[in-house]
Amino acid sequence: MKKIYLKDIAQELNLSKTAVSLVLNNKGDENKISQETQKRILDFARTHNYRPNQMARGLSRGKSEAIGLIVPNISDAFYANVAHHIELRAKALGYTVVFSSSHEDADIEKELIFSMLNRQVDGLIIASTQENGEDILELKKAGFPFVLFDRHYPDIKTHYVIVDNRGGTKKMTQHLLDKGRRRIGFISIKSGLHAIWERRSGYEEALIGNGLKLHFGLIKELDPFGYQDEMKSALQDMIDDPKGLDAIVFTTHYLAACGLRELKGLGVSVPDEVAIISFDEMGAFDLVDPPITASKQPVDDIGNLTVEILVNTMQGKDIQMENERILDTDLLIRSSCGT
Amino acid sequence: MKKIYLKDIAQELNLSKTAVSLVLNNKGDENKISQETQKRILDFARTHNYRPNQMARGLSRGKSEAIGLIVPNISDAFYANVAHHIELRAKALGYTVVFSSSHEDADIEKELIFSMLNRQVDGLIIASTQENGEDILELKKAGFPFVLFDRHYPDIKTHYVIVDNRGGTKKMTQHLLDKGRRRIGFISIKSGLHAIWERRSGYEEALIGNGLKLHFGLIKELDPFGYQDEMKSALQDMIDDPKGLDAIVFTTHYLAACGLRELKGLGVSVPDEVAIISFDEMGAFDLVDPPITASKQPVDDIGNLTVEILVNTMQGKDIQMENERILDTDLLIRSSCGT
DNA sequence: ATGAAAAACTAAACCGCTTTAGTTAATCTT
DNA sequence: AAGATTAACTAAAGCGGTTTAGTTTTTCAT
Repeated sequence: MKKIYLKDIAQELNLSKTAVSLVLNNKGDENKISQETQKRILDFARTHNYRPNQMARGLSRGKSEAIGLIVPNISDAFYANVAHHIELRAKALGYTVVFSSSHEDADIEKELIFSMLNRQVDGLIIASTQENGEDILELKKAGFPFVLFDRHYPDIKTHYVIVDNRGGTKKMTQHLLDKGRRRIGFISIKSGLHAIWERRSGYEEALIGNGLKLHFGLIKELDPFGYQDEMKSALQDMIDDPKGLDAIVFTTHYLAACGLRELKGLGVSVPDEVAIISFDEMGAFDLVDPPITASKQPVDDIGNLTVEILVNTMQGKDIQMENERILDTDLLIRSSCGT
Repeated sequence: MKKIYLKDIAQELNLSKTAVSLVLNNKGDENKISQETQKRILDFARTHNYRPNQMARGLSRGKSEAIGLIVPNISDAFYANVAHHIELRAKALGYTVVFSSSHEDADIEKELIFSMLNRQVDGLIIASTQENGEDILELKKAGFPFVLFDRHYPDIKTHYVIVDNRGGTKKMTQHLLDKGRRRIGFISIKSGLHAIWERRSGYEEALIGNGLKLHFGLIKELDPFGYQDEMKSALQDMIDDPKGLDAIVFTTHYLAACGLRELKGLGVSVPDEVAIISFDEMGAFDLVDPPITASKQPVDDIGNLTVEILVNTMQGKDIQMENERILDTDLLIRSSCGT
């Protein structure tokens, strides 16, 4: 089965490439190609399994029907799940997804953005390292369609879809307070991410709102890449605090998992001695001992909305207003905070 | 910052597009472009941030420096992890990855394969639905570079990277036997996948090898999409078995998670009453109550090897021999099988 | 019967880059 | 000093589509 080109169809049917191209792009009617000819072309293309070369198509039309997805790490369950929904929605709208991971490195992210532009993606979806303001700004200035998710630049007006990080964490902290916990620690990662900062704000607001004081000995920010090594001593530190510790808010699912692992290692009983709660969750958090109470992010909505906003923008329906969506998280109460 | 093209560079420097193109593709020396001219071109390109249009490049060279990845579902932790390693390795070798999920649907897979070919990917990595022999065969006949992983077609000679499903499951079953369990059930999914079939073989071989008889009441194959609904009654059935049940082999991580969830719901104590063991694992299996003993697949090796074989093939180094790799799984012993 | 409009196409330019087959001027050879 | 080499480029033809600006033929209104 030889590869067949537009030219071949034209030759075979004694028509011009133009006619064939128009018909195959559903522009036959508006260009007054006779029904009969249209049928001949369509039939021939179908039976011969014609598939246009997307590179040629992309080159001449200046678009590719592809959208680029840049995430910090595709093996992170959260991003993998969002990616899945992005893919589904994109496909439904006729787009292919090209993805790459930035590994939280702004330089790589920059490279990826441009490499995707060179591949003529029609739009970009980025969960940014958030250290890349210039490039984002440049995309914006160039009028290139893109949507941020999970992380956004507070001082750049763009389309974005995020969750209510502050509110979610506040709710989590409040939940612990409602359970009677008072010495509530906070374990996060060291990072300039606005989302992470907001989570901390939510925690602080909840404490202060309840008339408690912040105790910096109970607030730990670990290295994003070395958190596994730092977790144990961070926990030890908190446990050893003279005024005690009876709960911990973890700002990510992997921190919660790692933290629980180490707490077990230290012989701390959860939730009897220390309650834990996690921002975002993992597949098996309901099976863990104890099942971990967590704020779940609506990955499906995030994925769908992101694609929808992007496609609207690409089609010129959404350019003027910046579409800023802040979705709610859902607190799944399990038993890691006591009963 | 206006977009700059090859033509612009040529014009600006009073050179031909040819010269510029050659130099930028590192073919300056072999084409005797003077060092001085080369430097001028390189400098100009650098300072003006020239980035070639990959579509034009791809069109004229007939290749894209991209490899396509087709997996059943990118939100499955296993595929997401392999994808991550594929991406890393591919990037190191200068390739971009385009991915899509087939959702276990052979028709979608077929579509994806061709859509990727039309996008001029230079090679394909596929975790196939395995119901798509014709297309795979066609790719093979066409001499198009591709590598299968996770699932392969036993009767088609191709490059592939899989794990020792039979051996892994045999080891798992043997582990249960060593722990003194005798009434060992088996919960899998209903599917034509060779890998799944092999896992069953491994289970059966282990039992038979130990002089036990298979008991079909303890072998359940659930619907791949409806397993969550069927799990409970399948388990109930096994528990009610007149001769009893003291262990279960689950053939995937999600079955194990779901199974444990339901066992807890049924009030069955694990591992005291029923031990469980899982083929492949999830992030938090070590934290689960009880921590789940599982056969871990070497996702990093799978990803790396797949890319390496593919790239070798694309570069014509590996065509004649079919590269068939069967990797070992690693049994992570935790406490779900008792002590 | 005739000019205008409509119907049914087509030729050729173009997208931006690569690559083949030259060309021109300077340098060697003998 | 004339022909052969070599160094240093360049013109133009692709790659496989899309699209603009026509062209030819038929139909219609008057």
